[in-house]
Amino acid sequence: MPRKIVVTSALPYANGPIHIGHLVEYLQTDIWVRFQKMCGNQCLYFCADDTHGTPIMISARAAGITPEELIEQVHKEHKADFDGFHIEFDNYYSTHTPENKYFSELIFKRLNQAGSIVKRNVEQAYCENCRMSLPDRFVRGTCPRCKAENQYGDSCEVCSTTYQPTDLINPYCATCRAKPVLRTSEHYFFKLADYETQLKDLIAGGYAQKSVANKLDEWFTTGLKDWDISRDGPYFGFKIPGEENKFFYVWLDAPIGYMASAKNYCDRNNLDFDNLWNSGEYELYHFIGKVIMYFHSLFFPAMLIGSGFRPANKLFVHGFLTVNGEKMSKSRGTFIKASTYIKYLDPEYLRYYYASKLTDGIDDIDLRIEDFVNKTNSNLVGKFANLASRSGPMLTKKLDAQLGRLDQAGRELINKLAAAKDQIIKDYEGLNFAAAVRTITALADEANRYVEQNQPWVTVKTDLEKTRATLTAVVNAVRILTIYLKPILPKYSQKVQQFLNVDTLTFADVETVLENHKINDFQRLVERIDEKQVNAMIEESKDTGAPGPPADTEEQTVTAEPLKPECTIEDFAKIDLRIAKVVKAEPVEGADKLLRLVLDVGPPPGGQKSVLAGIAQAYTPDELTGKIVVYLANLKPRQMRFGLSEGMILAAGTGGKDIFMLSADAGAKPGRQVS
RNA sequence: GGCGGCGUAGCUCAGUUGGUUAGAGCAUGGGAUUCAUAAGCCCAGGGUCGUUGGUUCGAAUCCAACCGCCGCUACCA
Repeated sequence: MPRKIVVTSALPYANGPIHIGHLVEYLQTDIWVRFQKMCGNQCLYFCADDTHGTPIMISARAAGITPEELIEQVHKEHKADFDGFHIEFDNYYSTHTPENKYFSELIFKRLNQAGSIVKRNVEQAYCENCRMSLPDRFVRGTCPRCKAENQYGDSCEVCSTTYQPTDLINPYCATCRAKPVLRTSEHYFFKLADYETQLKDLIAGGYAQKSVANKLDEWFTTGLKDWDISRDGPYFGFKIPGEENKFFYVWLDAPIGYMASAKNYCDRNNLDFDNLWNSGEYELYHFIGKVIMYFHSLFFPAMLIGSGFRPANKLFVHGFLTVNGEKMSKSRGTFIKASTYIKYLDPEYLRYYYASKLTDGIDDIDLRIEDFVNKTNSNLVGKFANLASRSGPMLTKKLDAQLGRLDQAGRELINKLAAAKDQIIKDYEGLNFAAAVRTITALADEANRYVEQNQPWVTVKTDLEKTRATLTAVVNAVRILTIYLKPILPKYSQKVQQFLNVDTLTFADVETVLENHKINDFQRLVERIDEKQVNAMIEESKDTGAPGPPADTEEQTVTAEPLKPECTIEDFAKIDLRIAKVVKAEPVEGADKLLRLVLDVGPPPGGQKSVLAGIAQAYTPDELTGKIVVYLANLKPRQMRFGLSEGMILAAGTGGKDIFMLSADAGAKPGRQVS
């Protein structure tokens, strides 16, 4: 009896492009969905854009378009990105839809009837200039504790204190820089604590991985607090019924978007939504990242329980993506958008690489560029594709493209590969893709050894039928390996299918063999990665400082510093900026932020200058050597604890790792004046 | 500050309920080959399993302390 399964991935926020960090989740989910389908199960995959909230409203304003126009545009972009990576949703919808409005209002109404909604006054920052309430992130000011300037309204990035926006010294609106005023407003709250028992039961029943359950325990211990689910207008979202200027907080309607997407699909495909969502006939799973655990393990299930809907069977929580061991970074070029990646590289490389690293845990996974290139070329090309390439052409050229029968040795090989099926299925089912890939790779090694031992390139000269038997085994090995890899590599598998001249490749097909069968001409399955492509991709991903879409929460929002008092051209002329070349860079003993740079500032009066620069956390000496920099030449030399510094080099950023040196385009010679 | 996680070969990671000489892939060195996408095969080097102490006949695996790295800290999305 095939299972019926409904799967969702978290809804991407409609305020920025899909990047390779997002893709961890969508690829993990897509691989799992494809796996289920290949097992003969019915599996529906729903997702949508998360379209509401203040940032969307502000982005739309900034772009001079309506929020509706903005989210429609982003929806197209997101969909194109997902298609590009072969992520196959059964429905990719939006939260700004009638279905979502309906469910949001319905759930709110039922929670209200159940007595789980209360009203309470809150004090909040309001910008009279922008005429809107300001979420914490949109109020900035000086940290009340460490006095660091330009900090967010909820916490200080320097001393990591948390506080209220009202605690900030000299608070200002992040959008217009006006000073916000305090306003009292009546908000709706969801009494989360009412559902503590049900939530504990749910989690005890295996609602999430064990490590997630541990984390949740922590929250239970702290106590569940009421959740503010309303926002004052102007706000892009759904109006709360019976209110003039109050809206549902975006996080209320976002997870309900799963239901909206499913409902929309059901209506178009003649399915009964209530049955699908509520009857228990379908298993229901949410794939999410660990950042949004709180919403998916507490708020959302509590809302569902309180309004008579069924929560999911289980959450699958995964970790973040790091690149080369660090957070994705625009300056390093590792903040790679899906659309940028696709311009340079085959999406199946990334599908394979992620699969080879994904487990059922919530640990972060690391994309190491060098490892990515090696692994792709060595495994995907060298082991899998090459196996087909060393059997197909010989068969078509020398043996009429005709498979024969397996001999004893071939039978043994195929049995061995087929025997791994159950374990591989188990690993896919349990989200241990890395284990599955390890197993499959070992089987490919086995098959390659088989070719080596049977030397078809030798026997082909003397014994065609023996050779045919050997290659029949190899082709069958290719077939089984491809079946195992198919959830990960859909396009690759299609090509193999074409080569094998077969209609389907499912797990059930592992039990059969292809004998006395005509195959098609072999076409190359996948190309090696050229490191140049990767470098070009990273180069394009480097932030050039060009205005882009506002950063989402994973990158710091860049806000402008207040302008200094006006100056004249004469004032500027006092400053002598020169092009300089870094001749030598070395760490300064005893200082952890300083590097000593020896600069070539061209012919006299330039010469060589020694500068102490506080950039050691952002640059290594090696990468600086030979670099062209902009140098403030007439700065009064300063005796510092670690030596004399003769001038300074120009850089942007807030300090620490966030420092970006200015450079000049090719052709600028040391000593040239900058004006 | 509080809480959580992690620390195993150059790199990325496996190591099930503690049990024989600690594994894989990639990278490196050597060899024999050439069907194949400079792929594949064979062999080798390389780890005091973060440190210290404890439990045990026996610990990478359990406990404690310490060091280092990372994350979370909910009305941010």
